[in-house]
Amino acid sequence: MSRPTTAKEPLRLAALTLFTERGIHATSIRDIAKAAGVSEAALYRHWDGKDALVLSLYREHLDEVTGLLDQAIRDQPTAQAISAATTAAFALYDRDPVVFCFVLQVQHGIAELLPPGLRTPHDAVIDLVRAGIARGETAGDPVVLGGMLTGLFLQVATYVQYGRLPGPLARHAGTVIAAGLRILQVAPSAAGPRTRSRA
Amino acid sequence: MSRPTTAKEPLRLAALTLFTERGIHATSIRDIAKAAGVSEAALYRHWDGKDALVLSLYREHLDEVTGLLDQAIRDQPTAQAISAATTAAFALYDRDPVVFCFVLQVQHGIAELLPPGLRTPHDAVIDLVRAGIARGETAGDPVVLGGMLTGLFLQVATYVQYGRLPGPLARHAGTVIAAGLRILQVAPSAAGPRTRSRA
Amino acid sequence: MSRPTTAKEPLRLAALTLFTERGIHATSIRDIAKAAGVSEAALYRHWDGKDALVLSLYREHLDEVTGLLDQAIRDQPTAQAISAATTAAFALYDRDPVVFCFVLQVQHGIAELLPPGLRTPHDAVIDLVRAGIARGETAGDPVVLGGMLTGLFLQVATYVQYGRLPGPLARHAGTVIAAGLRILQVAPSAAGPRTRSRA
Amino acid sequence: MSRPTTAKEPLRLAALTLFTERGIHATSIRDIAKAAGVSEAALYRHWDGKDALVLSLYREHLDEVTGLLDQAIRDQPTAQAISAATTAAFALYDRDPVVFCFVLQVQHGIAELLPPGLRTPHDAVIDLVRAGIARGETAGDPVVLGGMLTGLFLQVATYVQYGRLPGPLARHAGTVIAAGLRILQVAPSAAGPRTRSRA
DNA sequence: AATGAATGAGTGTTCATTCAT
DNA sequence: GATGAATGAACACTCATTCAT
Repeated sequence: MSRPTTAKEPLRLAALTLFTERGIHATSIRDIAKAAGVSEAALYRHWDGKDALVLSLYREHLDEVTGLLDQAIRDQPTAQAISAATTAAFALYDRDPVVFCFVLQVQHGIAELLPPGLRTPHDAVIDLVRAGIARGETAGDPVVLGGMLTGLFLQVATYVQYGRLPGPLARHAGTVIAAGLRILQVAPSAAGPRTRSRA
Repeated sequence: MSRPTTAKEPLRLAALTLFTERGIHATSIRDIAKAAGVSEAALYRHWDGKDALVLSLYREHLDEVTGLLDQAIRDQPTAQAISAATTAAFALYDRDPVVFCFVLQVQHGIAELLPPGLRTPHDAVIDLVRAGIARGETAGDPVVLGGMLTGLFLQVATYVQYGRLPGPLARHAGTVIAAGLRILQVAPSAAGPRTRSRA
Repeated sequence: MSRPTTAKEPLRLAALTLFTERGIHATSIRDIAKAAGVSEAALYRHWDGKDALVLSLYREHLDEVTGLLDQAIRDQPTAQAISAATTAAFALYDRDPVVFCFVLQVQHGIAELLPPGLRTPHDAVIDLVRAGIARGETAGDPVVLGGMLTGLFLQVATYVQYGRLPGPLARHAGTVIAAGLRILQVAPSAAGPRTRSRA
Repeated sequence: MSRPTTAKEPLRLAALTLFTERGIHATSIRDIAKAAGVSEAALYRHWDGKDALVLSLYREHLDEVTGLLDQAIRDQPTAQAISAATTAAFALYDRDPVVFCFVLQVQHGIAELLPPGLRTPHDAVIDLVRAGIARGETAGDPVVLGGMLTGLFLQVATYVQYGRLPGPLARHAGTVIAAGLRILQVAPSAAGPRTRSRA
């Protein structure tokens, strides 16, 4: 309880930041340990090695982000779901860009560590589209449509990250939501989330 | 003409492939030389080192892709420009996915090697939108709109690459073009590829 | 006391010996590690790299030799100072020729690593002459005179090292001291080692 | 005769300079070729390799310097011989410091290339002393006395080289000669070389 | 729980040298 | 006579990992 602080939390934080900033392969155990202010060997007390650390960080935050989206989407008509999901994702970026980027941007060397079939934010968005199709609110290939929706807000986030667009990301939410609705050809909801404009 | 059999071309090809497959940091000089079937030292006859190799490959193909887009877009009304650019980019992917991925997917460790202000495919797409705005065909922030267009087809390409969607990428061109037009709220061109309004 | 058997001391000893025997540039990390019986990587736990190792060894022993001379010389009349300094330096050679040679023989590639203005045995000898001049015991340019004194015993040491002269070096101390006194034109000290006026 | 310039002379000059400036081990074939403005392979047209180049340069200039000294010394009484040898050696330094340093300063990695018994400037000076002893002009161990004489002017030359003393070296010739005479306890010659003051 | 020391495998790079042209 | 291309061995150094303390 009140025992001396362990090295685990500083290591986790340092690793997440460095993996996102420099990439996984370009970040060494030494870098992480130095940033965390502990010894290199300390890492092995808490994880089996670098791969295990990457994997545990990734799964942990993947679940966090996926859950966030699922909750925003759940049982909403398509228009509100898109609106809520974009708002939630953009808020996450503005609050914790490191987690957002770590989970959502392609990182070489992660794919081979992950178990196949793991549910990701991509699946959440695709399911959103599938539900819309099932309800007759939109039509088309759910994977293509979902990919386009995801691409929409990922690219805008990337532009904010690299300074092409001014932050915070939330400022662009309205534009991205409107574009998403046009892609799926669903009418905007009359009010905010919770009221449905169609179906 | 074909006199001196040199190691340069095999090295270039091997490097491009491995950089794309595994990422730059995860690809060693050893890997590249082995894949090219030449000695490691041979690389240094043709480039100053790994960084120089990465940079030269990147700039070379960046110019190629940017030029491809610029040419597809040039002096076309927005609807045709979007259609032509998407078609050209998707054709490039189907013909040479390695070049497409190497140039278009974010790679940690490349940004710091590039000279600032270098013109990229992103700029080409943003200029497409700017021209449309100038002609009164669409309206909005050109960077946001351009980013969304880019995100649209990058994400679909990524899904094809990772097997979420079946290839060839060209099969999805119509859907992506239609979505792009709706994002910019421009009517499909009469002469362009026949696209359906519902994906 | 003798708890952790560390690689540092073996590495230091091996490096000193090899640097002196073969020269700095001709001695590789591999050579040093092999001679010390440890891994190459162990070196980097104790020094930042080869340059840092060279520099630390050099400064350490430079200070040792310079201090030895300064102590022999301190507050003595010129004749006794020359006698004591020569005796001390030659005793050092006979006891630890590696240190003597490493510090006193010109080694390409060391100069640029050293901070300028570092006090060396050369400065100690020159100061000896300066003091003698100040006391009116001798006259001339102290740097020229000091250089000649230093050259005297360095060259004799080199001849012993390369086998032109039989060792131990101490056997030649009397001759070298007598020559030094004649160079400075000071009379032999009554109390100093009994030296003969003809070599 | 009037054929295109060969690469041999530029290579010889560049090698001599770089070997002296940086040391033999720190000078690569590439360095030499670049400084000479020719290809690296050109060197192998004229010498068997780096070792052969070092050896040929060394022997060549060794003979030159040794001959210079032998000629200055030949058949002169000791006082004049010392005077002439010092004057000649110092003039060589002022005219061509690179040759002087290359031949006279200890260079790790040269010793093992040389055939044993090769006559060097050291032998010339020792022979000078031997002749003086044979003529009854001085007494002592000729190797010790010769070494001291050599050390005398080598160290002064080194101080000029490293900036401890102002050049040209010839300016210090008088002082060094006088010191040499005192070491051997021979009276200065009344006039310049050619008249003998003693014996 | 935490660390300093140690290491074998691997990093990017340079070496002296060879050879077809 | 000269060179650009090529190479195997070696270079200084970093990697993720282990282990005694």
